Amino acid sequence: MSNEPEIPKAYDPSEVEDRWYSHWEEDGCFAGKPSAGQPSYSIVIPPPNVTGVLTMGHVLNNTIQDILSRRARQKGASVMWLPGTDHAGIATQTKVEKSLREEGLSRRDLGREKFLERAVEWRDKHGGIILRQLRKLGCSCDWERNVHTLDDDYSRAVLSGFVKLFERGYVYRGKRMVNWCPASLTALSDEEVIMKPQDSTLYKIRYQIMETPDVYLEVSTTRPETIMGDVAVAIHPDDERWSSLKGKHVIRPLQEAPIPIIADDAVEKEFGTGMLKITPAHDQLDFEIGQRHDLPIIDVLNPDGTLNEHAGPDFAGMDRFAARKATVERLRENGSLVDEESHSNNVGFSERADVPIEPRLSEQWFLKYPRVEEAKRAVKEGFIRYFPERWEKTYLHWLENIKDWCISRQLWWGHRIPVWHKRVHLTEDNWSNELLPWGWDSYIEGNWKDEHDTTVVKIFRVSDGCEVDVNEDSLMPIVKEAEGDYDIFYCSTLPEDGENLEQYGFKQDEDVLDTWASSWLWPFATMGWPDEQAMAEQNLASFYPTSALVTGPDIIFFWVARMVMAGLEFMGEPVDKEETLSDEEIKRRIPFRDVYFTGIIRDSRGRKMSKSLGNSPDPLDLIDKFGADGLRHGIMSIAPKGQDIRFSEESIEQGRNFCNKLWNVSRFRRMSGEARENSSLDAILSRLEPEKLDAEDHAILARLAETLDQVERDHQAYEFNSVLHGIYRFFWHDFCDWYVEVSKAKLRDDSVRETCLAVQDLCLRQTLLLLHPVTPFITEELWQRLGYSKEGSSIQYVGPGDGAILRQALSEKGISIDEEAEAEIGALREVVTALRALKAERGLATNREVALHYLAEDDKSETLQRHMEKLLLFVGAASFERIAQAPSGQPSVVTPLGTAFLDLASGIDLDAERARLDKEIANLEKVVASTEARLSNESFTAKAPPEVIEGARRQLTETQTKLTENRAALQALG
RNA sequence: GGACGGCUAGCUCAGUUGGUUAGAGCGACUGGUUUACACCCAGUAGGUCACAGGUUCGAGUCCUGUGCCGUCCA
Repeated sequence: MSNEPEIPKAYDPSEVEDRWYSHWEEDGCFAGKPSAGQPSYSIVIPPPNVTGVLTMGHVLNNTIQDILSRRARQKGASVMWLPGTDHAGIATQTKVEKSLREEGLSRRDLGREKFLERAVEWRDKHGGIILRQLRKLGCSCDWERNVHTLDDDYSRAVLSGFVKLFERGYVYRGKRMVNWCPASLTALSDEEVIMKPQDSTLYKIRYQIMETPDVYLEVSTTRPETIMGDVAVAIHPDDERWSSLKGKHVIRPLQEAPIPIIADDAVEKEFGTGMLKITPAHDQLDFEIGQRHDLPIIDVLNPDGTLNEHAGPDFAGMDRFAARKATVERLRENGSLVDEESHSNNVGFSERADVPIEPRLSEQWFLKYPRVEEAKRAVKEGFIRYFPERWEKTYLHWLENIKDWCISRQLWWGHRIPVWHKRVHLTEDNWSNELLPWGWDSYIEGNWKDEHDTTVVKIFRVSDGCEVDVNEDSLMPIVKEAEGDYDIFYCSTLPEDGENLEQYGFKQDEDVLDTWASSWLWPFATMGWPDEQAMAEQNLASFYPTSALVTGPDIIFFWVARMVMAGLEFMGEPVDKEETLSDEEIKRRIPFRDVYFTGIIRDSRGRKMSKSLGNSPDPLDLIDKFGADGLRHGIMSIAPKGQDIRFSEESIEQGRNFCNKLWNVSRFRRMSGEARENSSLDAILSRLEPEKLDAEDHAILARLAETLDQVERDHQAYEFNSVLHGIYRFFWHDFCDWYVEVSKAKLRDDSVRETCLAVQDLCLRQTLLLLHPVTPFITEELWQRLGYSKEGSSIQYVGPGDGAILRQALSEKGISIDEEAEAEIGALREVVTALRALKAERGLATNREVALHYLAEDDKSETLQRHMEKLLLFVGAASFERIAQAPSGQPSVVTPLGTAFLDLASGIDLDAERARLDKEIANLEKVVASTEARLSNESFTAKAPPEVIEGARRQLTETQTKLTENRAALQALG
């Protein structure tokens, strides 16, 4: 391929990208296989929804993961990037139910089994699109390892995790207030509820006091539709009104009935009238107050948010919002409505369905989080590092205030909770009949555990809810002591066990687990856990803990924190709940070492991207238009660390332009001559003749070494936009704009031609290597075309190295970079710029040859003379000669290498020239004055560090020189 | 109400432990088909570093307060 001379003029990504991706995949380049002596580098993908499609957020997130993976691969690590998808319980079930509704069916019509068949069908039809899209983007995932949370192996891990937690006492079932979504008809965790400020109405309602019928109390509420569920009115015990109301009752104004007046500290004296209606079924605080005062619970809502029979015949069946209006109307009619005022309050909304949630009392499964203290410690001690660091606070704050996690969902799409239950009445006479046929005795012997499957039985006394210790020698003595009702929970990862039990009247729990309660196991359940053999086959020992996690800060609680706790609890030998893990143990168990939080991609106006706004571009369209490399480069160049990102198509366009530039300079290289021996760094360096290297060569080598270092530093710090800026500056400004231009003359000179080509080959090679993680396709294509590849091998396994490596390799060839060269060439470039400006400001075309003169000290003049040929070429001058005295009437410019004059016969706008010089002189005078003032300030010279003072002195001298020169130039204008 | 970000050129953003005359890209404007690239080249203009105090020889940078925008938690 390297001898193919023709390179097309414009880069066409569409042809290149698909070709290389299939090539890589066929070659197994992305397979994560550890090998001896090779460090491991691993990432698990934050699994997208299986039926989702690629968004700009995914593009950002996965490009970063790919950059990390590819950079590690280049450095010689054995890299494993594990892809996969989650089943997205609520979202997917909602979509399937919607499609059923179009056929006039509901899931209940179908029944659980048939519904799940439909859901699987639906998933298989619509699922996996995103995985194909990630390939388009160039992601180097190990596709052989692709995992879906409902795969058999993964499901087994999820159930196993549940059983272990159940066994260890972290899981419990309880009747609690939960967040109920009336649209999805399921409980939600606190994290799935979003508080939104609402413009509500605060209604003031009067309640008649039963004992003194002509006296009324006034109570404020935003939810009059729950009045029928009121069981008391509460007042603060310090409130002076309380003593007179003690022991009295009020008449509930709807569904009229007397209810007590109570006192409770939780009442806010200042809010509203200082009196609170207590509706334990529909408010968390009311529920707690109700518990304290032993109040009854009247639930007036159906699960779907309509009112039920307890609300009375007039309201039953009505939607909660319609009922609000209707109850207000009724209260107005019966004279109970005293006042209404607008009121702003926070209302919880369901994250998925975007409807107000209802606090609802229901029986759910809860998880006490394991290893909370160690999870904090892991981050505090830096075992897990956050980028940017500040998210640590958010993480720690959440862990400080952690509450038990409601993990059951009233859905069918997901992992069904592996618990079977039966309530039995045990007596001395029947206990052996009831229990022994199921083999509890053998359970007690401990025979029900094998390597991967655990079965746990827990028995609770119904009367007091206490757990009966079934690990005693026998159940019998316990039963003897206390005959009565017992709840038996049988928890197992073996569905066949459950099927057996069902013959004896056990019933499996109807609910499934929260999707996050499956994905929190992702970093290890994707690698064979808990099956020892599978873990060995999938190299968990090498790839866990994973190296980095890339995700959004919006799921710190949902996912990041929970993964940490799961890792700490499950990875390693079980540790008693009360015991704490050692630091060494924490380091071994954590799921990842670095967490990089991306920003949120917003549109050019700063709004979040959303389907409804129609402001989110389809990444696939962008790939068609600009290439995957262009998209990746564009998005990375505008991604500041941890800050939101304003998206604009222009930045992607720039990414494409960058690729085109790279393409074209490579094209120029091939047009300058056949590829030489390029197949290794050493081979290229061997082509350099040390004595042929001039200041230009040294300067570009110095810049290359600096750039290699800077890029390495920025990668360490996850500063990706800085990585790109560094490469851009070197490649575009130093290499293309300057060195390549300088090369054009050298290439015509046979004595230095080969050395110059070698320097170009070196610079291009390292640039391709630095860019490869960001733009993998074009760099691989050029790697091959320019002959950098050894026998067709991929660029993927070659690292760019750092400055020290380059310098070492150079020194082995007898070359040490001349550090002065960079400054010399820098000054020269300034001269060129100044002279070009001198011409351009007078409307002279770049290529129009002019006569120039200069005034300079000997050493500066020597420098100019050394570079004279290219100076004339670059500036577009016929001559640039030294003179002894400033000529009069000529426009001039002061440069680091002297003052230059433009010789023009006529047509000079003298006034404009004077104005320009006046402005410059004034500016310089200001600088001189302030520098002099600083240097004459004794406290400055006494306190400032010597190098700062030295700098100031140097600045003063330089500025004074410039000032003198400018004044002379002004004088010379006459 | 609490916490965390942000506020620097028309736009998007850099600016490291305080230390030369505050930078880049895009956009604007001017000029250019010089044998890689018009997806390009050359050049120019453009900033009271949100505001007010303070610390310091010296503040975009540190401290205090205020304002506006955003996010998270209650």
